[in-house]
Amino acid sequence: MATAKTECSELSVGFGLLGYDKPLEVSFKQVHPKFDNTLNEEKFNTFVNTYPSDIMFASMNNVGIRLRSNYKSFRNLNLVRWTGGDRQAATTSTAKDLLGANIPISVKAESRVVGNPSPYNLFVATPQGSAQAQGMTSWYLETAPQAYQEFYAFARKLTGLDTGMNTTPEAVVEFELSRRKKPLIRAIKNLGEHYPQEFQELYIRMCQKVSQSSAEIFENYLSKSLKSRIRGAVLERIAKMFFRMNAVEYVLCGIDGKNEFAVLIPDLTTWLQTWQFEDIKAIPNLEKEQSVVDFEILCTNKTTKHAYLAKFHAEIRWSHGKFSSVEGKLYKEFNWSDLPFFSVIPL
DNA sequence: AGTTCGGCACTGATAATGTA
DNA sequence: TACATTATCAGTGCCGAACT
Repeated sequence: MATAKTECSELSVGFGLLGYDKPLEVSFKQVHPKFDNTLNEEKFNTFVNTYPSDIMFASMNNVGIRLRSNYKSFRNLNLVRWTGGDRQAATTSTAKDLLGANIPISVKAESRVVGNPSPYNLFVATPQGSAQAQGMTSWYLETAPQAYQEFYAFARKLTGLDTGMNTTPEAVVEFELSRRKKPLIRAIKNLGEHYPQEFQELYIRMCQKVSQSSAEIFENYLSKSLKSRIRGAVLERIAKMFFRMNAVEYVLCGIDGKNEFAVLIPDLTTWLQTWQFEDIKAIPNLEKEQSVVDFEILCTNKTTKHAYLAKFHAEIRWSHGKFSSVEGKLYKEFNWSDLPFFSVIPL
């Protein structure tokens, strides 16, 4: 279950796919069987209440309507399964929010985020094609132990957690191993946005170190992998991670860069038959106020030699406030419909 | 209106704590 | 001690808020 907005976006497309261009005029009784029992009355009511709150949902509905008339498999569709309501398994990540005519459909509303992997999975597991890992030590500790220690020490003093009852360990290593991180996280949050300058400076210094180190780690593993027998596996992982491709083809639609869009994303095998990676670069970006690594992926079509440079960037940051767990958010810097290997479904 | 830094909801695992 | 319950945390899904 996601937010009401996300669910409403998905359902708006779903109603459109079923041919309803005025979702609010449809009763639950009518629509319930058409969603194959995947939409309960409570969710239906939430949808009805949320739909009028933003004209974006009407756009989403239109995407569904247009898909129905312009994509042959969806013509005359009278059954759509809504799968966005329940959580996907972590490993078999066939991205899908809806399922129509056995084709998974993923809905996106104005989001540049491609994925939200842990830094370890982005910078270590992906360029090695290895399995997703869990329970790794903090990426800040991994890539910038000294700078992290300095930042931590300052934060500890700043919040008064260096003395007294709630004192946190002196070494970040210990702090990271402990199960008592909340007091510091909360204390930092309570400071509001008004940190002393030195706090910000120490943070930036650490971030720059992390960016550099992360980019290096990625490049090192990648160049090693590309020369080895696991080359194929690694390229598949990269295609999966960066282009959201999967074992089966699916429809990605929604709103991207202010425009309604729908594309058909090929399955990995097909893609690898026609396209190849020419060059993959990870470049630390030191101009930002948080850790950022830019990615540039050059792909070429094997037969036409058509080349496309896809740009991304990853933001390494704490996902629940400073000193919480770390994420490596991956952003695209293009629109999905710009990619020459995603076939655009005309809307 | 685009960019920049950031947040929340949820899951599944495991530690911490409560209770018989 | 042995088991049940709760709290915390990492990881990943979804964008948001606020500044330029």
